[in-house]
Amino acid sequence: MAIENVYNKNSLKKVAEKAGVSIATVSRVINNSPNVNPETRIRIEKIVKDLKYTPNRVAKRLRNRNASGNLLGVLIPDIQNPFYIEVLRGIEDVAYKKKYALIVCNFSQDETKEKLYLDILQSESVDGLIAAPTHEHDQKVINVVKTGLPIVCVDRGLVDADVDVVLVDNRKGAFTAVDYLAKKGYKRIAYISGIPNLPSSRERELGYRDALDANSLPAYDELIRYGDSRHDSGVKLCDELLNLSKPPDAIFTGNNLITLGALETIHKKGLKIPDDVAIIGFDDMYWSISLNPPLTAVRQPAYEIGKCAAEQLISRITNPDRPTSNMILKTELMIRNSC
Amino acid sequence: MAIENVYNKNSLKKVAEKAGVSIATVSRVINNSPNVNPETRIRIEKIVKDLKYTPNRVAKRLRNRNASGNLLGVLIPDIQNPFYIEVLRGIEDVAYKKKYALIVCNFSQDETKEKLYLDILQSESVDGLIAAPTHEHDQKVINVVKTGLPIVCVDRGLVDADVDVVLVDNRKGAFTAVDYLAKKGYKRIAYISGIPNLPSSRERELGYRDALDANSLPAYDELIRYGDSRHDSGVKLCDELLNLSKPPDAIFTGNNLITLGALETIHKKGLKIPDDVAIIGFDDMYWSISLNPPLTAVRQPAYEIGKCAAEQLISRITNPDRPTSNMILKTELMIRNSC
DNA sequence: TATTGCAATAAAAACGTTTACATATTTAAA
DNA sequence: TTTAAATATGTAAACGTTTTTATTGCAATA
Repeated sequence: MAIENVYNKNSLKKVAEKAGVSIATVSRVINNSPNVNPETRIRIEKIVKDLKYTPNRVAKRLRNRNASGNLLGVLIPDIQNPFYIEVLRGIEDVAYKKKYALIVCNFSQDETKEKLYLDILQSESVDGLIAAPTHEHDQKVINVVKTGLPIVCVDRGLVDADVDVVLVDNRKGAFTAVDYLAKKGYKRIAYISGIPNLPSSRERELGYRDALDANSLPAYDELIRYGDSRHDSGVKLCDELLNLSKPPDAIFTGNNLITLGALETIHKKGLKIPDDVAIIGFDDMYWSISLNPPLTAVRQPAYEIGKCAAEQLISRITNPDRPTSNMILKTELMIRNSC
Repeated sequence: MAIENVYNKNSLKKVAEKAGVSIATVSRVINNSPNVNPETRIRIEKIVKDLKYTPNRVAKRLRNRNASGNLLGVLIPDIQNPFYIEVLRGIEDVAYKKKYALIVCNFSQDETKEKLYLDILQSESVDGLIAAPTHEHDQKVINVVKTGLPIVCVDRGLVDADVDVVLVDNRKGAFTAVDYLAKKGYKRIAYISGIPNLPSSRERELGYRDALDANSLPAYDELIRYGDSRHDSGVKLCDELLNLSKPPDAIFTGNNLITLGALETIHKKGLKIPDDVAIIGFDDMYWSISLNPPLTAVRQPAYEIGKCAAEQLISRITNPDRPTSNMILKTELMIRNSC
């Protein structure tokens, strides 16, 4: 038989009663407001401690509609992608330091879900939002921006909205990778793209083409394949590529999930990396080095992206009139043994 | 100059005014309560739609302290561990279907952080909580259980609290793996354990010893190493093992992060899997097959764990007096080429 | 002494809901 | 026709805060 140990509901009222004082005074003590008698303050502080009183965050948010609820929303396109996990870690670390909690919503690239979560987040009166929109014209996110809610976009910008953005120099990152491949002597370099209407995918393709150009290599249409940024399309597209009558001698994969998929195919075919086919991936993973052979990859500073985004967001929350900023972080080529 | 497009704050009141009706009636329409005139209902529904009214979840939660806030808390020990990501996906999928939002808190094995997040979660009046306690005597979680908040524990139980639990048959899973190794003829089988005071780590060790026994293999102390369940300790402990004067011919790794770490070491040493050393991991990953060689591993049904946990939780929320249950899910040996 | 100003506190309103209770209207039963 | 019950709606309280406004007591000034 369960002891019906009903809620631990202590409130300003409880504390106030015990202290023989009004709730307003207790509230002032809690919030370190001025104009409260030092003795009263000490007395109340003791009672607060004894009662283990903690303010109710829900009431707080209801009262202060758009501030100091200490709650941030995070809207992520794909939680299975280690990149976003790293971003999330970055966000979380700074949020924790600044006493913010996070509502994390993963919409799995599903726009209906994205919409629902955006509604929920607003309805929860979050103080601000970090989001990776589905694409640069994501009207759903734009609408929220218009609402005045502080927002920072990561990984993908927004084209018709004035909003803080933190991303990476995708074009240059891709260039570096493909240029490295070309300089190593690979001639038929393929590109497996993620969702093509993602700005990042397009930028990476541009970088890929730049590098081909710079090395006087032709760009064969058949060597460029467009997928959906997920593992399965890496498997499938890589398979198509390797079944070509003239297959590529190197593959540049558009993100980490695609890389993993491509690796699956390559191993399944019993091909040797890098002798039969070389591979270089966009997105590094902390265990890229555990792969065999260790993977050469373009490292996005995912953790830093999250960290910067959270800092930007909190700064905007406390100072809403600051002009918006674009942060473009640098990538780094992690040279290992897959090419 | 920003258009100060202040909040999209529509409320019952707004709708009520427009409809020339009291907020109570609107509320009844929103909640499909009976006893409202069909015509009124239709009229109000139209206005709700026009105004794009959505109920304020915060006010709702404040009002209904312990029910129908449609918010669940999730407390995760390590968001870098793909296992928990899969669990989270399972949770999220059912939460989404039942219109629950999630506050996800990752405490990175840090008990201070765990405490803070537990406080926050309670303060946010979540309807229920899914948690993986730091260990089976986790007093912080036990205290919350005592509070009456619906809780489901995943991956790890709680010893002095009557609480729903969803976990996996760790002992049997480990047995299967090590038994497979033994039957394949490996004689010196090592075990790299995660945090030793985690029930799951201990259970897995038990299974490991069972299998050694069952195959009349001696258990060498030097072949059992205890770490902290993370990548780095996999790297280090595997290195120690391989530097032994009589190194193991096979390694059973206690979780996926450790596996990845061990692989790093093995590759760094230029050892060939499985000829020089075989490896079998606890925890499968969707890209285990992308490894070279594809990894043989004990698959925990992580997604299902999350799914079950969320279902259990929601069932408990709607029916708090149901007796608690222990769900023990089966593992599966995914045989590939690493041993 | 009367007036002002300040410090400390209390009172009350507001945030957006749900719901118990009250009221008014309609319908059914006697 | 009267009464009772059912239906439809309104009123107001409550959830736990923060904050504006009001009140009190007291010291300082004129």
